[in-house]
Amino acid sequence: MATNRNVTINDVAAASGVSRATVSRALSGYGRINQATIDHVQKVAESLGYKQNALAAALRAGKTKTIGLVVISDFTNAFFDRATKAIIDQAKELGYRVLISHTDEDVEVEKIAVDTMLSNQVDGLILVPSSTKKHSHLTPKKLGNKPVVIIDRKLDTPRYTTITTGDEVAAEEAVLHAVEYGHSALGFLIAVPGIDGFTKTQPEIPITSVQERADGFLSGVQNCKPKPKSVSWLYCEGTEEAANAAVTSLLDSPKPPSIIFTSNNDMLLAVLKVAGDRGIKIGKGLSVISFDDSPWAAAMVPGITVVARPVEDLGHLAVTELVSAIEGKPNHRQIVLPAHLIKRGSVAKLK
Amino acid sequence: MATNRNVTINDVAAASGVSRATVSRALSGYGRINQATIDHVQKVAESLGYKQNALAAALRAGKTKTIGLVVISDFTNAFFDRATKAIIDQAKELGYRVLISHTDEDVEVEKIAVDTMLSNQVDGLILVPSSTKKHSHLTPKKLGNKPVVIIDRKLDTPRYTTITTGDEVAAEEAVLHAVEYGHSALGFLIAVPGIDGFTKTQPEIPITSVQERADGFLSGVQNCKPKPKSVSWLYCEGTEEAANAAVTSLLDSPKPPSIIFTSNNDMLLAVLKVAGDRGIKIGKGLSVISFDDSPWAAAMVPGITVVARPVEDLGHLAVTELVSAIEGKPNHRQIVLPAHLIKRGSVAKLK
DNA sequence: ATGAAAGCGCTAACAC
DNA sequence: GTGTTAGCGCTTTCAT
Repeated sequence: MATNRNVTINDVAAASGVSRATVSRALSGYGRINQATIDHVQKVAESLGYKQNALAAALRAGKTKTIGLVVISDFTNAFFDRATKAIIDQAKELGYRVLISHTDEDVEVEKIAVDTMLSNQVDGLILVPSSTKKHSHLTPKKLGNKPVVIIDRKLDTPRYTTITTGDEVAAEEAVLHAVEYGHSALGFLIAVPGIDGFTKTQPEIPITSVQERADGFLSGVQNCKPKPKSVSWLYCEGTEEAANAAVTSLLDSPKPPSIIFTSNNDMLLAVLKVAGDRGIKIGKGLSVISFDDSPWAAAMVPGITVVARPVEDLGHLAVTELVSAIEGKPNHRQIVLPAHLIKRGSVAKLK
Repeated sequence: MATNRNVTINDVAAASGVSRATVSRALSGYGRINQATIDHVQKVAESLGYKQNALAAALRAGKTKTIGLVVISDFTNAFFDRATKAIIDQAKELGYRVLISHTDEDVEVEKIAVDTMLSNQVDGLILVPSSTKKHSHLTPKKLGNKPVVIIDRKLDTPRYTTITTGDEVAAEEAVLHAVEYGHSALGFLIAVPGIDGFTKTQPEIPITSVQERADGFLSGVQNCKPKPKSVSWLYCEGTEEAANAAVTSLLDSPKPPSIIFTSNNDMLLAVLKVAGDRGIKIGKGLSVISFDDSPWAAAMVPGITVVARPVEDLGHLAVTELVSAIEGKPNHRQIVLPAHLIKRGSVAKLK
């Protein structure tokens, strides 16, 4: 494999009979320069197959036109896939590239990921921090004083622009909707990273959005008109195995719920799976409402009633805010985008 | 925002009383150097909050430990999300970062994406080319003679290591399975990028994997035991709108199919949606087999019978092959990984 | 309008 | 074992 050295600006300069400085000016289009020179240099550059070395340019210029995205989870997650796409698209729109890294909700991995981003001289960062409290590695100083936007969840010290969704209100709305439909045996399946298996008592929840969902469910229970006869809470590890076991336990309890609220799609899938295996029909024998919409939740029969979050808006806004900060208008805003209930067929009308 | 200049190797050198070269050696761990010096320099570097500038290091060293991934479609696609995850994970395993770009099946976008990768000095490329034939921008020369691995589909000139899946065989297997179950009115819904709406006559298919699926379906039709009574082919644009219209047209035809084979998940979703709206039950009134497995296809009731491709293996292997080439063992292999049918409940047993 | 020269932060010969 | 030195490819004053 003949790895012939790349064509550099020197080669172009030599071939077109001007200096490197002139080539740079011609190709980057700045400073005073003769149009004829521009044309000539461009032609030569093209014929030589010259391609700018972005590394060298960035090193010299002190900016990379790149933003770092550090998120929990990966592309198989219904929040992350759409958010990432929105972020990439909007970044491209504004002339930026995106470096992506996922942390699997692990603070140590997050630390390394952020360091890698910084080492690669990103101009700013969009973070989905893995923990509300453990963020000593996310101080402005440790982040090189670079502009930062936090999305999906909050840090307990609101230092950066933060964009979240109104999950608490939406969760409450979901409960009220179910109760209105006559449900009075309510089950809640809440995914909490960092725990083992599942538990009935609420563990420490390191993520504000999850906590908000739990809180919203709770206020729904407290504020609904006919008080529900039974309410079961289950906090569950994010694995398929634990989720299936949790659903099984819910269904096998003395007073099984007529509806299960799930805090994310993985939990929803577990409900679908276990119910399916038992021949229980969703929207009939068992109802379900989940967080986060997806094409399949909409296409299924019955369609799954979900709390839809404005993921694209969120991603779009995150980039816009970040780039605005990078380009000189720093602002520490706390933005909450509304989430809303999409009623489809997964909630049985009991009365 | 005080963008204090970053701590550089010079600062560390000054603070620890040694030369820049020694700092570099101490921190990168190469050459001959005293262990005590290493310890000292490391301590100083840490206390100063020194972080290597990856740009400068890469510029100097001539390699970035980065591979570029240019794919069609985005993260909302069931193939791409898993493939990307597998690629990132394996790359990390081997000490590489991944630059990601998606092209929406557009050759022009692909061209720019590849150029950006090259400009950023990736050490190698993994490509899902948008067209079998239009790839004059993918010659070794245009790719800077860098190692390249093609995945998911082939170029008509096999110049690079290529990893695909045995879609033709699997597609045929799917048809034989359906016929064995007594289906004799077969519908085929094949997503083809670049066409407008949908059409009955086979258009030019710019993607080998799609062509293979179509071919496999066809050989299934030709080789099955009781010949099917009716067979309808529909080639469809990849939009939700066109897909829904195509399914509707299939269902409204004089001899509607008892089973529809879909070439990807978007088409499957359309079948689910339209059938659902009409109250037709999957696995009863209408059967379906799709390409590409997903968590939701497995969790649904009935579960969707799918052709599962070894996406993780494919991603894993792609990185392994690429890194091996980057590190000096170039090889132009044509690898085909087996795809296989997962039988679930979406195919009615008619006899 | 163009060229000369300095230097972004780093590594790797080459000396000692 | 450590320092000196020369760049990697590029941009950007400062001259002319």
